[in-house]
Amino acid sequence: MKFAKLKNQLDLCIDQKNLRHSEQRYIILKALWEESDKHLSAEEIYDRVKQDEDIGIATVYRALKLFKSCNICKELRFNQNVSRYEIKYGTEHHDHLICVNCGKYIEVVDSKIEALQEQIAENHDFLLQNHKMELYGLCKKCQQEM
Amino acid sequence: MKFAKLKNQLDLCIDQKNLRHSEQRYIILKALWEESDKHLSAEEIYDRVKQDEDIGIATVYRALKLFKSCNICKELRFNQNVSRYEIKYGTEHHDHLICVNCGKYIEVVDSKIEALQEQIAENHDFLLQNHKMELYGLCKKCQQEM
DNA sequence: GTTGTTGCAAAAGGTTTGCATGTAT
DNA sequence: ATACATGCAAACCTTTTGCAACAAC
Repeated sequence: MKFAKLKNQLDLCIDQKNLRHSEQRYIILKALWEESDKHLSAEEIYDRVKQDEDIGIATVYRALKLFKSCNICKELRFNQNVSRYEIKYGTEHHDHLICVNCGKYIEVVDSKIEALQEQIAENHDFLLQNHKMELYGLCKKCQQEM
Repeated sequence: MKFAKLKNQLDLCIDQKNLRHSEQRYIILKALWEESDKHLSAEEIYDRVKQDEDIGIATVYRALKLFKSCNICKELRFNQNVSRYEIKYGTEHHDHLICVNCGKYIEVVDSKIEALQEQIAENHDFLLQNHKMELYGLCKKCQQEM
Protein backbone atom coordinates (compact mmCIF):
# COMPACT_ATOMS: atom_id res chain seq x y z
CA MET A 1 0.00 0.00 0.00
CA LYS A 2 1.31 3.43 -0.91
CA PHE A 3 1.88 5.84 1.91
CA ALA A 4 -0.11 8.52 0.11
CA LYS A 5 -3.21 6.39 0.34
CA LEU A 6 -2.71 5.85 4.05
CA LYS A 7 -2.11 9.55 4.60
CA ASN A 8 -5.25 10.30 2.69
CA GLN A 9 -7.19 7.95 4.94
CA LEU A 10 -5.85 9.80 7.97
CA ASP A 11 -6.64 13.23 6.48
CA LEU A 12 -10.20 12.19 5.84
CA CYS A 13 -10.60 11.01 9.38
CA ILE A 14 -9.05 14.17 10.78
CA ASP A 15 -11.46 16.28 8.74
CA GLN A 16 -14.40 14.22 9.86
CA LYS A 17 -13.51 14.81 13.48
CA ASN A 18 -12.65 18.44 12.90
CA LEU A 19 -9.12 18.00 14.16
CA ARG A 20 -5.89 19.60 12.95
CA HIS A 21 -3.44 18.21 10.43
CA SER A 22 -0.16 18.06 12.27
CA GLU A 23 3.22 17.09 10.90
CA GLN A 24 3.92 14.80 13.87
CA ARG A 25 1.00 12.57 13.03
CA TYR A 26 2.26 12.06 9.51
CA ILE A 27 5.74 11.27 10.77
CA ILE A 28 4.41 8.69 13.19
CA LEU A 29 2.14 7.17 10.58
CA LYS A 30 5.06 6.98 8.17
CA ALA A 31 7.21 5.16 10.72
CA LEU A 32 4.45 2.63 11.23
CA TRP A 33 4.08 2.27 7.49
CA GLU A 34 7.80 1.93 6.78
CA GLU A 35 8.11 -0.91 9.26
CA SER A 36 4.82 -2.48 8.42
CA ASP A 37 6.36 -5.94 8.26
CA LYS A 38 6.95 -5.64 11.99
CA HIS A 39 4.54 -4.82 14.75
CA LEU A 40 6.18 -1.82 16.30
CA SER A 41 5.56 -0.86 19.89
CA ALA A 42 5.01 2.75 20.90
CA GLU A 43 8.53 2.87 22.27
CA GLU A 44 10.00 1.54 19.04
CA ILE A 45 8.08 4.07 16.99
CA TYR A 46 9.30 6.77 19.32
CA ASP A 47 12.91 5.65 18.90
CA ARG A 48 12.53 5.89 15.15
CA VAL A 49 10.88 9.29 14.97
CA LYS A 50 12.74 11.15 17.70
CA GLN A 51 15.97 10.95 15.69
CA ASP A 52 14.80 13.25 12.94
CA GLU A 53 12.22 15.29 14.71
CA ASP A 54 11.57 16.42 18.19
CA ILE A 55 8.60 14.28 19.09
CA GLY A 56 7.62 13.17 22.58
CA ILE A 57 6.48 9.72 23.57
CA ALA A 58 3.14 11.15 24.66
CA THR A 59 2.51 12.34 21.12
CA VAL A 60 3.22 8.86 19.82
CA TYR A 61 0.63 7.37 22.15
CA ARG A 62 -1.86 10.06 21.27
CA ALA A 63 -1.35 9.55 17.56
CA LEU A 64 -1.73 5.79 17.90
CA LYS A 65 -4.96 6.26 19.78
CA LEU A 66 -6.21 8.49 17.00
CA PHE A 67 -5.17 5.99 14.32
CA LYS A 68 -7.05 3.28 16.15
CA SER A 69 -10.19 5.37 16.32
CA CYS A 70 -9.80 6.04 12.59
CA ASN A 71 -9.51 2.32 11.97
CA ILE A 72 -6.11 2.91 10.42
CA CYS A 73 -4.28 0.73 12.85
CA LYS A 74 -4.91 -1.96 15.37
CA GLU A 75 -3.49 -2.60 18.81
CA LEU A 76 -2.15 -6.05 19.55
CA ARG A 77 -0.77 -7.78 22.60
CA PHE A 78 1.52 -10.74 22.02
CA ASN A 79 3.41 -10.85 25.25
CA GLN A 80 2.30 -9.46 28.55
CA ASN A 81 4.22 -6.24 28.64
CA VAL A 82 3.90 -4.22 25.50
CA SER A 83 1.21 -3.21 23.05
CA ARG A 84 2.18 -3.46 19.43
CA TYR A 85 0.56 -1.78 16.49
CA GLU A 86 -0.16 -2.80 12.96
CA ILE A 87 -1.62 -0.95 10.04
CA LYS A 88 -4.95 -2.35 9.01
CA TYR A 89 -4.83 -2.98 5.32
CA GLY A 90 -8.20 -3.08 3.62
CA THR A 91 -9.37 -6.62 4.06
CA GLU A 92 -8.83 -8.72 7.11
CA HIS A 93 -5.99 -11.19 7.03
CA HIS A 94 -6.55 -13.84 9.61
CA ASP A 95 -3.57 -16.09 9.80
CA HIS A 96 -0.30 -14.94 11.28
CA LEU A 97 3.01 -16.34 12.28
CA ILE A 98 4.27 -13.96 14.94
CA CYS A 99 7.63 -13.60 16.65
CA VAL A 100 7.02 -13.10 20.36
CA ASN A 101 10.36 -11.37 20.74
CA CYS A 102 10.70 -8.82 17.94
CA GLY A 103 7.11 -8.62 16.76
CA LYS A 104 7.89 -9.60 13.21
CA TYR A 105 5.04 -11.30 11.52
CA ILE A 106 4.34 -13.27 8.43
CA GLU A 107 0.95 -13.68 6.92
CA VAL A 108 0.05 -17.24 6.32
CA VAL A 109 -2.50 -18.49 3.92
CA ASP A 110 -2.97 -22.20 3.84
CA SER A 111 -5.90 -23.68 2.04
CA LYS A 112 -5.63 -26.98 3.89
CA ILE A 113 -6.07 -25.18 7.19
CA GLU A 114 -8.97 -23.14 5.85
CA ALA A 115 -10.68 -26.31 4.72
CA LEU A 116 -10.15 -27.99 8.07
CA GLN A 117 -11.57 -24.98 9.88
CA GLU A 118 -14.70 -25.17 7.76
CA GLN A 119 -14.92 -28.84 8.53
CA ILE A 120 -14.61 -28.35 12.26
CA ALA A 121 -17.30 -25.68 12.30
CA GLU A 122 -19.60 -27.90 10.31
CA ASN A 123 -19.05 -30.82 12.66
CA HIS A 124 -20.32 -28.68 15.52
CA ASP A 125 -23.23 -27.21 13.56
CA PHE A 126 -21.62 -23.80 13.55
CA LEU A 127 -22.10 -21.38 10.70
CA LEU A 128 -18.58 -20.03 10.29
CA GLN A 129 -18.32 -16.30 9.78
CA ASN A 130 -14.76 -15.42 10.53
CA HIS A 131 -11.64 -16.78 12.08
CA LYS A 132 -8.33 -15.88 13.59
CA MET A 133 -5.29 -18.06 13.80
CA GLU A 134 -2.08 -16.87 15.36
CA LEU A 135 1.03 -18.97 15.70
CA TYR A 136 3.47 -17.61 18.24
CA GLY A 137 7.13 -18.45 18.33
CA LEU A 138 10.65 -17.22 17.75
CA CYS A 139 11.74 -16.15 14.30
CA LYS A 140 15.05 -17.40 12.96
CA LYS A 141 16.93 -14.21 13.80
CA CYS A 142 15.72 -14.08 17.39
CA GLN A 143 16.51 -17.76 17.85
CA GLN A 144 20.09 -17.12 16.80
CA GLU A 145 20.44 -14.08 19.02
CA MET A 146 19.41 -16.03 22.09
CA MET B 1 -12.02 -31.11 38.35
CA LYS B 2 -11.64 -31.77 42.04
CA PHE B 3 -9.48 -29.39 44.00
CA ALA B 4 -7.54 -32.29 45.46
CA LYS B 5 -6.31 -33.23 42.04
CA LEU B 6 -5.19 -29.72 41.31
CA LYS B 7 -3.44 -29.47 44.65
CA ASN B 8 -1.72 -32.71 43.92
CA GLN B 9 -0.49 -31.35 40.62
CA LEU B 10 0.96 -28.37 42.44
CA ASP B 11 2.58 -30.52 45.10
CA LEU B 12 4.25 -32.61 42.47
CA CYS B 13 5.61 -29.56 40.76
CA ILE B 14 6.83 -28.08 44.02
CA ASP B 15 8.65 -31.29 44.83
CA GLN B 16 10.21 -31.41 41.40
CA LYS B 17 11.59 -27.94 41.83
CA ASN B 18 12.59 -28.56 45.42
CA LEU B 19 10.46 -25.74 46.72
CA ARG B 20 8.42 -25.44 49.90
CA HIS B 21 4.77 -26.29 50.38
CA SER B 22 3.24 -23.11 51.69
CA GLU B 23 -0.30 -22.52 52.84
CA GLN B 24 -0.56 -19.30 50.82
CA ARG B 25 -0.05 -21.12 47.56
CA TYR B 26 -2.90 -23.49 48.32
CA ILE B 27 -5.18 -20.62 49.27
CA ILE B 28 -4.43 -18.79 46.05
CA LEU B 29 -4.85 -21.92 43.99
CA LYS B 30 -8.17 -22.58 45.69
CA ALA B 31 -9.43 -19.10 44.88
CA LEU B 32 -8.55 -19.63 41.26
CA TRP B 33 -10.24 -23.00 41.30
CA GLU B 34 -13.39 -21.80 43.03
CA GLU B 35 -13.90 -19.11 40.42
CA SER B 36 -12.74 -21.21 37.55
CA ASP B 37 -15.69 -20.26 35.40
CA LYS B 38 -14.33 -16.73 35.46
CA HIS B 39 -10.92 -15.48 34.47
CA LEU B 40 -9.71 -13.75 37.59
CA SER B 41 -7.04 -11.08 37.58
CA ALA B 42 -4.27 -10.99 40.17
CA GLU B 43 -6.03 -8.12 41.90
CA GLU B 44 -9.32 -10.02 42.04
CA ILE B 45 -7.63 -13.08 43.47
CA TYR B 46 -5.96 -10.86 46.03
CA ASP B 47 -9.30 -9.32 47.01
CA ARG B 48 -10.70 -12.79 47.58
CA VAL B 49 -7.86 -14.21 49.62
CA LYS B 50 -6.92 -11.22 51.74
CA GLN B 51 -10.26 -11.38 53.54
CA ASP B 52 -9.55 -14.64 55.28
CA GLU B 53 -5.82 -14.64 55.41
CA ASP B 54 -3.11 -12.08 55.50
CA ILE B 55 -1.67 -12.45 52.04
CA GLY B 56 0.14 -9.77 50.09
CA ILE B 57 -0.38 -8.96 46.43
CA ALA B 58 3.26 -9.83 45.75
CA THR B 59 2.62 -13.36 46.96
CA VAL B 60 -0.33 -13.64 44.60
CA TYR B 61 1.85 -12.65 41.66
CA ARG B 62 4.61 -14.98 42.76
CA ALA B 63 2.19 -17.86 43.14
CA LEU B 64 0.67 -17.22 39.72
CA LYS B 65 4.11 -17.19 38.17
CA LEU B 66 4.81 -20.51 39.82
CA PHE B 67 1.51 -21.97 38.64
CA LYS B 68 2.30 -20.90 35.12
CA SER B 69 5.69 -22.53 35.24
CA CYS B 70 3.99 -25.67 36.55
CA ASN B 71 1.57 -25.53 33.66
CA ILE B 72 -1.27 -25.36 36.14
CA CYS B 73 -2.57 -22.06 34.91
CA LYS B 74 -2.33 -19.79 31.95
CA GLU B 75 -2.07 -16.06 31.62
CA LEU B 76 -4.51 -14.34 29.28
CA ARG B 77 -4.92 -10.82 28.04
CA PHE B 78 -8.38 -9.84 26.86
CA ASN B 79 -8.09 -6.12 27.20
CA GLN B 80 -4.95 -4.08 27.22
CA ASN B 81 -4.58 -3.43 30.92
CA VAL B 82 -4.90 -6.53 33.00
CA SER B 83 -3.65 -10.07 32.89
CA ARG B 84 -6.19 -12.72 33.73
CA TYR B 85 -5.58 -16.27 34.75
CA GLU B 86 -7.29 -19.52 34.03
CA ILE B 87 -6.65 -23.00 35.27
CA LYS B 88 -5.37 -25.26 32.56
CA TYR B 89 -7.33 -28.43 32.71
CA GLY B 90 -5.42 -31.45 31.55
CA THR B 91 -4.79 -31.11 27.87
CA GLU B 92 -3.99 -27.97 26.03
CA HIS B 93 -6.92 -26.11 24.63
CA HIS B 94 -5.88 -23.47 22.18
CA ASP B 95 -8.62 -23.83 19.70
CA HIS B 96 -12.06 -22.39 20.18
CA LEU B 97 -15.26 -22.28 18.27
CA ILE B 98 -17.04 -19.18 19.47
CA CYS B 99 -20.61 -18.09 18.87
CA VAL B 100 -20.63 -14.41 17.98
CA ASN B 101 -24.20 -14.08 19.18
CA CYS B 102 -24.45 -15.84 22.53
CA GLY B 103 -20.77 -16.12 23.43
CA LYS B 104 -20.92 -19.85 23.84
CA TYR B 105 -17.66 -21.53 23.16
CA ILE B 106 -16.55 -25.00 22.38
CA GLU B 107 -13.04 -26.23 22.72
CA VAL B 108 -11.73 -27.86 19.64
CA VAL B 109 -8.81 -30.22 19.45
CA ASP B 110 -7.84 -31.37 16.03
CA SER B 111 -4.57 -33.13 15.52
CA LYS B 112 -4.57 -32.49 11.80
CA ILE B 113 -4.69 -28.76 12.40
CA GLU B 114 -1.98 -28.97 15.04
CA ALA B 115 0.26 -30.83 12.63
CA LEU B 116 -0.34 -28.29 9.89
CA GLN B 117 0.47 -25.45 12.25
CA GLU B 118 3.78 -27.06 13.14
CA GLN B 119 4.48 -27.51 9.47
CA ILE B 120 3.79 -23.89 8.65
CA ALA B 121 6.06 -22.65 11.44
CA GLU B 122 8.81 -24.95 10.29
CA ASN B 123 8.53 -23.75 6.71
CA HIS B 124 9.24 -20.24 7.92
CA ASP B 125 12.04 -21.17 10.31
CA PHE B 126 9.95 -20.30 13.32
CA LEU B 127 10.29 -22.10 16.61
CA LEU B 128 6.66 -22.54 17.55
CA GLN B 129 5.83 -21.85 21.19
CA ASN B 130 2.13 -21.41 21.26
CA HIS B 131 -0.84 -20.77 19.11
CA LYS B 132 -4.34 -19.48 19.13
CA MET B 133 -7.09 -20.35 16.76
CA GLU B 134 -10.53 -18.91 17.09
CA LEU B 135 -13.37 -19.72 14.77
CA TYR B 136 -16.21 -17.25 14.95
CA GLY B 137 -19.70 -18.06 13.81
CA LEU B 138 -23.23 -18.81 14.83
CA CYS B 139 -24.02 -21.82 16.94
CA LYS B 140 -26.93 -24.06 15.97
CA LYS B 141 -29.30 -22.55 18.50
CA CYS B 142 -28.63 -18.98 17.43
CA GLN B 143 -28.96 -19.90 13.78
CA GLN B 144 -32.41 -21.30 14.44
CA GLU B 145 -33.50 -18.29 16.44
CA MET B 146 -32.62 -15.93 13.63
C1' DG C 1 -8.20 34.80 18.13
C1' DT C 2 -9.80 30.34 19.13
C1' DT C 3 -9.07 25.75 19.93
C1' DG C 4 -6.66 21.68 19.03
C1' DT C 5 -1.69 19.81 19.57
C1' DT C 6 2.69 19.37 21.54
C1' DG C 7 6.70 18.24 24.83
C1' DC C 8 7.73 17.81 29.26
C1' DA C 9 7.31 15.99 33.61
C1' DA C 10 4.48 14.05 36.83
C1' DA C 11 1.03 10.57 37.75
C1' DA C 12 -1.29 6.41 37.14
C1' DG C 13 -1.89 1.49 37.07
C1' DG C 14 -0.27 -3.13 36.88
C1' DT C 15 3.65 -5.99 38.06
C1' DT C 16 8.24 -6.98 40.09
C1' DT C 17 11.92 -6.71 43.42
C1' DG C 18 14.89 -5.78 47.76
C1' DC C 19 14.94 -6.71 52.29
C1' DA C 20 14.27 -8.19 56.88
C1' DT C 21 11.38 -11.55 59.00
C1' DG C 22 9.13 -15.89 59.11
C1' DT C 23 8.70 -20.86 58.10
C1' DA C 24 9.07 -25.60 55.84
C1' DT C 25 12.31 -29.05 55.63
C1' DA D 1 20.39 -24.69 60.52
C1' DT D 2 19.49 -23.75 55.92
C1' DA D 3 17.33 -22.16 52.24
C1' DC D 4 13.03 -20.81 50.45
C1' DA D 5 8.65 -17.85 51.10
C1' DT D 6 6.40 -13.94 52.81
C1' DG D 7 4.61 -8.99 53.52
C1' DC D 8 5.69 -4.57 52.98
C1' DA D 9 7.14 -0.75 50.52
C1' DA D 10 9.77 0.93 47.03
C1' DA D 11 10.93 0.38 42.30
C1' DC D 12 9.79 -0.55 37.70
C1' DC D 13 7.69 -0.12 33.15
C1' DT D 14 4.27 1.13 30.02
C1' DT D 15 0.73 4.32 29.27
C1' DT D 16 -1.95 8.52 30.46
C1' DT D 17 -2.65 13.21 31.95
C1' DG D 18 -2.04 18.26 33.46
C1' DC D 19 -0.13 22.22 31.92
C1' DA D 20 1.95 26.04 29.68
C1' DA D 21 3.72 27.02 25.21
C1' DC D 22 2.76 26.46 20.42
C1' DA D 23 0.52 25.91 15.87
C1' DA D 24 -3.40 25.17 12.60
C1' DC D 25 -7.36 27.08 11.11
